[in-house]
Amino acid sequence: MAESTPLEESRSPRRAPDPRRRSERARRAILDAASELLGEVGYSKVTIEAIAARAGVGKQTIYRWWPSKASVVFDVFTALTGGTAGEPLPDTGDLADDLRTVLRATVDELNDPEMDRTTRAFTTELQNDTAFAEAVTERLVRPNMEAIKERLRAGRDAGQLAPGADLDIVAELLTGPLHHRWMLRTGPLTHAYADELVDTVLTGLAPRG
Amino acid sequence: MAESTPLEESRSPRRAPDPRRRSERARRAILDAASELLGEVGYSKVTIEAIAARAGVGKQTIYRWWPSKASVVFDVFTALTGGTAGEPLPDTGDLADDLRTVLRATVDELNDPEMDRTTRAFTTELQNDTAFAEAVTERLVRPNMEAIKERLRAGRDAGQLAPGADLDIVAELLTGPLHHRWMLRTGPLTHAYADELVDTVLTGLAPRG
Amino acid sequence: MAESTPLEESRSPRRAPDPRRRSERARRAILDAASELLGEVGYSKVTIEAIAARAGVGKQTIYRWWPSKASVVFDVFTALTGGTAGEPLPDTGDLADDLRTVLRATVDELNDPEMDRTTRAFTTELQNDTAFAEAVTERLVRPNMEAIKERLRAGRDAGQLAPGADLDIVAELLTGPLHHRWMLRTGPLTHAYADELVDTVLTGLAPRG
Amino acid sequence: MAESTPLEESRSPRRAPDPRRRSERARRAILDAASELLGEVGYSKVTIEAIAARAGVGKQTIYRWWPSKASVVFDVFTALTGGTAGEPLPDTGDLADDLRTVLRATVDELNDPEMDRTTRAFTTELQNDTAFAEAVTERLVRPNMEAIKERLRAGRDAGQLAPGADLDIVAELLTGPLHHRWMLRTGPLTHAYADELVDTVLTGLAPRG
DNA sequence: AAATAAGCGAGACGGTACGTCCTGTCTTATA
DNA sequence: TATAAGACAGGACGTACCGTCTCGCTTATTT
Repeated sequence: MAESTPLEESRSPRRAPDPRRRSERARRAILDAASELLGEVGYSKVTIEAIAARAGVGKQTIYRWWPSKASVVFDVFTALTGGTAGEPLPDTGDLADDLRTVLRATVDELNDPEMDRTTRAFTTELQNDTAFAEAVTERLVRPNMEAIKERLRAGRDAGQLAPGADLDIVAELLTGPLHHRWMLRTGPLTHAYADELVDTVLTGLAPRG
Repeated sequence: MAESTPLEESRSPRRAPDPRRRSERARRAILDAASELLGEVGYSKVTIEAIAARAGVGKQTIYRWWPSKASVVFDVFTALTGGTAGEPLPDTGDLADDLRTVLRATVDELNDPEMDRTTRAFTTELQNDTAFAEAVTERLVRPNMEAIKERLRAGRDAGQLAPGADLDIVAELLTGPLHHRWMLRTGPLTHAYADELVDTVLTGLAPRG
Repeated sequence: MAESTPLEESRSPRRAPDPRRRSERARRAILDAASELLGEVGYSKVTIEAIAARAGVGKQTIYRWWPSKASVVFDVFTALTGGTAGEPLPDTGDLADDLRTVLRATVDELNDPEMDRTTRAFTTELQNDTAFAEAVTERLVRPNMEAIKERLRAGRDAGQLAPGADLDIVAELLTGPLHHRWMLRTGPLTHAYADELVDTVLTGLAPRG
Repeated sequence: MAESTPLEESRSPRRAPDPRRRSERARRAILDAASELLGEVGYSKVTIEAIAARAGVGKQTIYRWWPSKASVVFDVFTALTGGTAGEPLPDTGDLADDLRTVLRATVDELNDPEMDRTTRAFTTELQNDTAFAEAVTERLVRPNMEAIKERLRAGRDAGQLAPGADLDIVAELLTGPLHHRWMLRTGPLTHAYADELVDTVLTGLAPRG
């Protein structure tokens, strides 16, 4: 994913700055400072002023290139994930195995304090800023869901999934519970949990005749 | 649930005010004002000052009885739901039917703009305030999950669920996807969706032999 | 003169604050800080922020009671002069003597660094803010001119001034040159200068027959 | 007076630009823009950025040739007056007449809105920038005072002034009151006023024996 | 005529201050 | 003694300019 494309680019009536003249030094300093501060004080206590001060940068330089704190954090996030959104899932031929791999990786990510922090920052902002929410959904969430559905489709074609399975539902059955548990902290996020989730979803819960 | 018990009551060193002298008029005015403002400007733009002004109340009266904006909103929320958290699910004998009923009700709630707004406000605050998160989880989330599990247990005993089913997982399989779709707005929340979710979870996805 | 009546009181649409609740401590701290800073860095480099910081006061407390930096300085000034504007001049019976006394006092005032600084600050602001200019003229300049004219009138009645003398002109002949020399720094401001000015004005410059 | 010689030329350590390569187009555009803006928003609200934008010029082009806003305005001023500073006064043989002519011209100048504005801009800056003040005094004020004194000297030699008259004082008696009335707006500036001023100064105010 | 330098328009940059808004505490006056 | 009102110290907001700096481009002198 193209990391530095600013979110919500056409929101304000301000004349657009010339990206060719943009200072790479300042850009990096700002993202680094934001990342550090996120870890130190938490998203809601991060201020644009503190980012600017820590980065050794004028506030205007932030406001020139980002419309909001949220969108700075968005870039921090995409810098972290390295733009893996929407990459195809592994396909070893064994659907259950591959899903376990992916969900274990997700668990690991959410257990990483920096990722956890940044992702929560996101989640916060998603609730309050619809435009931001749409941008994030479009660029991160949807591509990831599509990648999962792609792998599921292959599995279904290979006879590892019921032929009539609604892939949207299945994808949500895999990611929803994980997300729910992480967000509400209702239980531990472990590899075992990831495995059990996959198994339960694939096997189903009705008693077998 | 006792609606007006403040969250996180022992946070500050201040001497507790005498609840017998509390003005019910002021309490109602504050909750009403907060609810209105939530709808008009969204959680993050609601300020204590605005609530006080709209309620015709001194700021101190708010600070005296609630520790934070989040906890005012918490009381707005519990006033809305009428304290149904943890109530047992209906039990008609048909597990699938009962789950559909419950999930449809949840869908309806989340589609109500006022509930939607208030719940998002929550979700925001949960990410940033751990103490608040714990209180909410303990008082709202866990009781609801337990109620679901109770109904699932009855269904399992009645042979409508695989004997070895992990009820925690099943409960999450029902609520997680719903929550995920609502939060990230990745699809429409309809009764049909609720129904399909229940069916898929109960039937499973593996091809039947 | 009532020192603390704010200048330009009805300029903004903001609801007026309640003067009974005003903190005297804050008021004094602000005027003191402003006075110190005027001396240290000069009017144009004094900032509201610096005054607030030095006074240990929130910026809002300044903006609540004064509409501008200029009007803070106005109060510093009137605190300095002790509200002597418009006081009657001495009357010993000898007009020339009395005028010399007054002009010498003016010279002394303008030679005092603090007064010099504050008065220059004024003069600056008078040029750029018409409303401020009118207020100052009405409250300080005009009363002083009137006081001078009153003494001149008495002198004229006593036969110490030509019967047809235009008192406005005479008053300006006494204050104008002093002010001019001070403002443009075209010459030293001394008692001797004050004396010579009085003598020249009274005696006239035409050769005597 | 050489209009475009910048004030305070040796202030900065920067290498001097080559005046031969200076763009006359830019210079005119800057002075015009500055003059317009002075009229529209007043000196204190004129910014270098606005001048540059209005003139269609880079900011650096202004900073290259002028050290400050004040010195741009200085050049606007000298462009207006056409460099008449220090020119000898008319000498018709009648001192009173000639002084009336000169003071009437001064009155007319100060009544011209553009001159008024520019001159007030000056007066502002003179108070706050000592170096600027000295330059202006040296180049404008002193030459004008000297020219007046020269005419007075001739008048004194011709027996139209008391032989012992201190010419510095007399010059100030003529310009000071005018300046004072203009600056503090304490009265109308008219030809009649100019005439009366000259008469009063020359005739004196003591009653004639 | 080509090479080389400088001024030029443009505008990003690190900063400072602006005037506003809100926080959570404290004070005043009323009931 | 709880309340409505609101002043207070503090701090972040987003904007406007400051004066410096770097870009390409154009325009004058050198060679």
